[in-house]
Amino acid sequence: MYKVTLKKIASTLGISTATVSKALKDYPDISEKTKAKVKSLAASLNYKPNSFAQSLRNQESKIIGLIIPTIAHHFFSNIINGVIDAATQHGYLVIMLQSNESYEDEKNKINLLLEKNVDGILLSLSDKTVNYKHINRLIDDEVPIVLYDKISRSVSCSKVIINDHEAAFNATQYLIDTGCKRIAHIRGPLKPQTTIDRFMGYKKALEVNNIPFDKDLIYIRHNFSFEDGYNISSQIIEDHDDVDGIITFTDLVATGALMRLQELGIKVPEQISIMGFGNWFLSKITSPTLSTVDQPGYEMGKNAFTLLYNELNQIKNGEVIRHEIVEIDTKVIPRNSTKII
Amino acid sequence: MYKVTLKKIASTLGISTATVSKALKDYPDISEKTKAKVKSLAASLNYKPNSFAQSLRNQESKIIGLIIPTIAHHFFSNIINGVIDAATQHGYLVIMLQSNESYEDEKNKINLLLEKNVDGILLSLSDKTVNYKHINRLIDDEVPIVLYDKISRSVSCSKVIINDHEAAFNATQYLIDTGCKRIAHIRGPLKPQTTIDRFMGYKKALEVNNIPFDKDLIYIRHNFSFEDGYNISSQIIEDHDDVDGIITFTDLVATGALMRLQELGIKVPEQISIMGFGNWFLSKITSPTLSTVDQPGYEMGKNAFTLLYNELNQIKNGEVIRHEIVEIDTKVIPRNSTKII
DNA sequence: TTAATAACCGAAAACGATTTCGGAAATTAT
DNA sequence: ATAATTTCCGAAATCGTTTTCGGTTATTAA
Repeated sequence: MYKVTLKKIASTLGISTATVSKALKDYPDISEKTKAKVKSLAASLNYKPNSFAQSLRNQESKIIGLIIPTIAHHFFSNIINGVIDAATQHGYLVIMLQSNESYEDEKNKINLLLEKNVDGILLSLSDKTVNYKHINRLIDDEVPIVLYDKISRSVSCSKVIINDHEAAFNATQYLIDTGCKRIAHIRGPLKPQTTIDRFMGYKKALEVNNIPFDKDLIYIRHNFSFEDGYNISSQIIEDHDDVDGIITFTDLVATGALMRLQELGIKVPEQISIMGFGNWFLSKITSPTLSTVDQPGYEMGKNAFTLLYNELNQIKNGEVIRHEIVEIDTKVIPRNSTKII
Repeated sequence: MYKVTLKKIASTLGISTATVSKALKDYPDISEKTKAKVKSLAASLNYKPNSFAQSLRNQESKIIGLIIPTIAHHFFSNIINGVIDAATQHGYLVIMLQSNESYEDEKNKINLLLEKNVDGILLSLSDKTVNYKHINRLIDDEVPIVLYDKISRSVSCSKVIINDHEAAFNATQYLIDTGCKRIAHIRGPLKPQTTIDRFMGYKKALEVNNIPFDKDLIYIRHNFSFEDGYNISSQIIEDHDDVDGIITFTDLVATGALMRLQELGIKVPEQISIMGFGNWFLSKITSPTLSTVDQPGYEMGKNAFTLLYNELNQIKNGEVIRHEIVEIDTKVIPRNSTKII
């Protein structure tokens, strides 16, 4: 199998590579006749420009990097989907990497991407990332980066987030509206902005409804797992016999709690209501089905790419890079793990 | 931000780029002294070789392509994980693309990958792919490709599969062992080898146990969806009031069936046993939990990359490419949607 | 002291595609 | 007929790295 190059086409046609290149790209200073000749030969030879040469010359790879904390989660699968769809539509390919919620991995994966000269990076911060030097270096070096989902307020770049505060507020309000008065909150790690905002939204809802905030009702979990919810829920009812509602920071944890409570003979939602977060597929098939907050991953992925794409274009046009923050709306999805209004 | 190149290092050190390049790669004909000088300067300048130039020169991208039918499925998420882990371990990055179970998409995505000069491709055939010219062209052109999960017998390349026939046989046998005598099979599309093999395994198990095969008990579904299982299951019990077991080709369909049957007041497993396929996460949280067949996606992904890696090395060493077929073992996971032995 | 060997470095040619700039040929204007 | 434009094409430089093949020095052997 012989590689078809401009040189080959040029020599069989008895013209120069410059002409071939220009003919293929419809330069105005090439006659229609030669253009036709070149194009037909190129087509019949199935010519494909060598992307390395192009990238080397044009200083762009048309590849972006996507770093995901954990792939095997419904929400992130949707993010991936959205990113890939949007990227291919605009002629970009995406390299995927996993940070495994590790700061070291995050740094290393960014470096791998940089070494491959990707045009930009889409990143969701790991839970353990506490300093942002590696991110700020990117920004200083004018490598376009957009943060999605797990972001940090102290980094100045484009971001795609959901209205975590409002989402948690509405979810908590929903529990209150359906009669809950002692609502426990299983929250995520302290650092990520998402879990902070969700906690604040929860707190705000209590406040607005004149329900006293009780810090003993806050349970912190560091993983996203089913087991986490399973184990902590028995703890909760042991600590408080008057809890009548639980709001978690992710459906997986909610599902674990749901299952455990039922094993313990507690009726959901009659005795305790459960509110998830994420609207993962599994929330539709638990029994009872899980009330939750829809978190549109596909939309987020799409938007994240679009922001990156905009920055890419700004750079190409020599404009100053404008950072943009997109906030995606969410909504409460009432199902059967909460009472009827 | 200025790009650090070999040339820059060379000129500040007053030596040639050739020497710099060789020093960095520990060539024996460069003195330790200059090596030290070069390396320390390179480090302090944070030199990163330009990957385009390297690829152009070395004719390899250290990038592979991974084509997935649908990302947002538990099984494929695991595949992705396995591939990415194995790839990064060996210094490869992976570009991900989705075929959406469409033949056209599959062809186009392969072309995108080829245009980016990936070193090899990992592919799971779409259900609608019926001719393999596009695959055979790759093989003729010596582009390493390995098929995983959904393969075709009529393509000659490396493959990673599970023992579908055996898996379905064992799953069916398990139903029989637990007392089922009229077992319906919700199977997938006719084309993919996996669904054929699973069907054959089912049939074989009946035969071995002297249970007459009844083609009316075979239901074909073309999607993998929850809704498919939900809808077809009521059809099944309408057609046959004596069915006491259902074996599906994927957990999602099984879950749909499970939910529907219970809505109809049918006791699972007392009246009808249900056997899934895949051991997706959701099979652990249905009620009752779903008996299924474990399909180790992570292992498959890892193996797929390894096979590709081997071929890559064979090419580098000028050896003939040896196609290899790896079959991964599965096992039945008994849970509560089937009766106790 | 001269000859043979070893140690060290650099010039230059790839790898393919792109684009600027200038020049030859063809066309039009005078 | 000559002069002024157009039209069309190609030489050559670039992008950054790699590697072969010589060619200088410095070292050792004779």
